[in-house]
Amino acid sequence: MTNADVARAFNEIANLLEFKGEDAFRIGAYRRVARTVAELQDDLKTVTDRGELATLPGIGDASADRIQELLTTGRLALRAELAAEVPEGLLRLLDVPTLGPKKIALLWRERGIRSMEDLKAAIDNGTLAGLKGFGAKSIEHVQRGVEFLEHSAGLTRLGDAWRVSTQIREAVLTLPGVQHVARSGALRRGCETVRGLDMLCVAEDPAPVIRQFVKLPGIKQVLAVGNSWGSVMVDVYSGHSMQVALRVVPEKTFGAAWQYFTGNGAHNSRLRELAARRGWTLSEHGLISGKRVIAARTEEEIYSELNVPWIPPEMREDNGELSLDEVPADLVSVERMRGDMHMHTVASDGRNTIEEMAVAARERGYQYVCITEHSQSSAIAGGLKPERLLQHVAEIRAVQKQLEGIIIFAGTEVDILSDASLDYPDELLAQLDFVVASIHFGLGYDMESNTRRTLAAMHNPFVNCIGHPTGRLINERDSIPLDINAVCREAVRTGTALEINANYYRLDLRDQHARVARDHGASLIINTDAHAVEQLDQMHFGVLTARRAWLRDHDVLNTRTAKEVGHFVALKRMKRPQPAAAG
DNA sequence: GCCGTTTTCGGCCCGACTGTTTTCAGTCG
Repeated sequence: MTNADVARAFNEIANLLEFKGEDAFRIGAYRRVARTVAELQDDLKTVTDRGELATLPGIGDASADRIQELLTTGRLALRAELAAEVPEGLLRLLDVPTLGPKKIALLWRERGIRSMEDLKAAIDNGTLAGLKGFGAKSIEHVQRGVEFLEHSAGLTRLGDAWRVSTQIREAVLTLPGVQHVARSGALRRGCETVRGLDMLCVAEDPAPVIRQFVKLPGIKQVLAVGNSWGSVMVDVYSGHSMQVALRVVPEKTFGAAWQYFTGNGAHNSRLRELAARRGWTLSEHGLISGKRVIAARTEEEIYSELNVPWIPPEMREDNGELSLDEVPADLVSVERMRGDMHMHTVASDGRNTIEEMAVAARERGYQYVCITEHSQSSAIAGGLKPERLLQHVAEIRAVQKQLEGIIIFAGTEVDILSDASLDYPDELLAQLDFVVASIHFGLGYDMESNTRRTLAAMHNPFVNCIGHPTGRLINERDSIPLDINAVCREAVRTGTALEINANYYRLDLRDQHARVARDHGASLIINTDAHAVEQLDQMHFGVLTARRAWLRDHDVLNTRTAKEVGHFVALKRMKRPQPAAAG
């Protein structure tokens, strides 16, 4: 029973209580417990044994008892009671955008809907009509939401899959005879979601490795076992599992197997065409001429024998990569990132202080960071009123005085409001070093309106970056409609960077859009939007996305020095861009 | 359900958007 499991149980109780229409503050108290437990650094068992549970914020005697009960018995009486009263299938409906606890409770009470299947049937039969609060538009939104959920089912976000692959890799490495373990498939290519994990390992005797692999802890179900491969289901998080395949290959054909299982399929087909032209075959066993193995040990040898450059996995999508004379040596990489220009601290909704974020960034080898709290309209995220922002800037300057080896820019993530204005006046923005402007409200507007709001923000001389431009949350919420070409053109014209938000729920701009931006000549910037120090490591996912867009160092603003970033800001303020003339 | 140097009872976090119930409830961040 991990901290995350306990947090999940309390969140589920909160949700079930919501369906019952319980007191909102009692429900809030359960959520508070869940949050405290989820953010707890120490193991809950340790804290419990020390008798310190009830000292944690938001955890009183009642919750401490419940946590004890959960840790010792693995069950909660309250959870079971609620499950008897409220259909658990309703929990899934909370994932449907526009459906919250009140509306779901209504669906249950008035129409007997107890599950996603019931809901779909009700939509199809038209039995939702006439229900209070469900007009034609609302029903349409629910229908779209259900379709969206079905479309995203089965796909696992890159960051979640990466975490699982790391656990599998470490576990497989401990098995006797295993020399090394590698990720392949869509995960290695850095795709934003993956259907399953393809892992490869090197061992001379495969059978015992597979026998032990399928018995590793955390494996939910064994799907298939062969002589040199096994396939299992693993829990990614509660309610979502993923298929993991492990193949064992000998060292001497590892490169061929790695290439083959990395894909994608279209890229491999092209490569096999090149082999066929020479009268050779290419498979997971190697590049082969008759009975002679031409290359198999490394990927580099295989590409080289086919007279094409070795292609980085992120570029293997059959987008013309095999026609390149050479792959750019300065394809963007984590090592080349010099700063991170979008992050939050405890001043708004982050978990760490200015100093903690800056020190963590310094430890990651960065030269600079920018602290960008939410603006005043994002009240729930602790957005700062103007006077508080000025005070915060002073705090940043004070921390800077105490800290060497890292430059701390003072910025903001200012909201782009529904009327396309910004959430702070220009006089205030002018006092900052760097400004990220983002849309958080009014995500339902049409393309014309979204584009107009984004362009208006770029026309402000103090806005240096558009944060997560399409607002999507992978597997949870679609992108807003946005005229990406118009946005890119204006980004170039105004000298505004477009963000690749590296948070693996966002990856926004996505790879294709980032490539469009690059083709327009726009500056991209890869930021983590970190709300805690460990989230700074998500830079990796943003860089994978950038590499999928073929971005090179000079396309990415934060591969440059702090001084050059300062120039980028100064240049826009000097030019004071105006909206382009109509027509 | 939690919490307290105003309180052991009576407060708890805010603001905007959307659709529709036409004066506001439900959802979202």
